[in-house]
Amino acid sequence: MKGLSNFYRESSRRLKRNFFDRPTLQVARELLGKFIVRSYRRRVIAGMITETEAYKGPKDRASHTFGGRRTAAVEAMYGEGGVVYVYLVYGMHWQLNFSTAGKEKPEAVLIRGVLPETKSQRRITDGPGKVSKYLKINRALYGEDVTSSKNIWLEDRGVVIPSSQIKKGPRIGIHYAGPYWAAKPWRFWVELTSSR
DNA sequence: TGTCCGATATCCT
DNA sequence: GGATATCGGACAT
Repeated sequence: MKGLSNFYRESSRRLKRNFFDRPTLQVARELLGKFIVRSYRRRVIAGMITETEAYKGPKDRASHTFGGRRTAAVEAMYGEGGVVYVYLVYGMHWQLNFSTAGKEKPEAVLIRGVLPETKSQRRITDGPGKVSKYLKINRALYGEDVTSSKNIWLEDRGVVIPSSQIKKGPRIGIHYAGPYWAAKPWRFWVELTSSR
């Protein structure tokens, strides 16, 4: 029975559409401390989000939907809040994003860091490529809806990050977007006191 | 701390 | 056909 009660508790903590269908910067900020739960080959992998970045197309030159660009590859960004947007960079690194701000806005949040809950892997996966490696993220999850999926979802487990531990600054690796957009402080992260 | 570069899907020319 | 990418590991400095 313990297992069953756990199931219901987790279920009630799953983040819903109304969490994601809000302004992207707010979602990016509030995702810190939430848990990504991945069910993969009958195993559950989870981690607490420690770093995010906001991408606000079509205005944001760093966003894949800049200028209203709309191809099959970026279609997920035009989806409802909570739709998974993944893509491959540099030929080998999968990037995990969640669509935000509703269907009318092609915006998303990139997950750049998680803290694995597994003790043996208690280190920050400090980089979006590592996040995907840890959570087994790849093209198979494209378009998945985290508000209803059995493969991936998000949970609020009651972790509260003190605002004093939340930092923000420029996004990483978007020099191509030019100095104006590269300077936007749209990256958020949790400043952990131990082990950087 | 800095530089190098792998490996490939996608889009533009 | 060519350029580029929301990176990360390796190794030099």
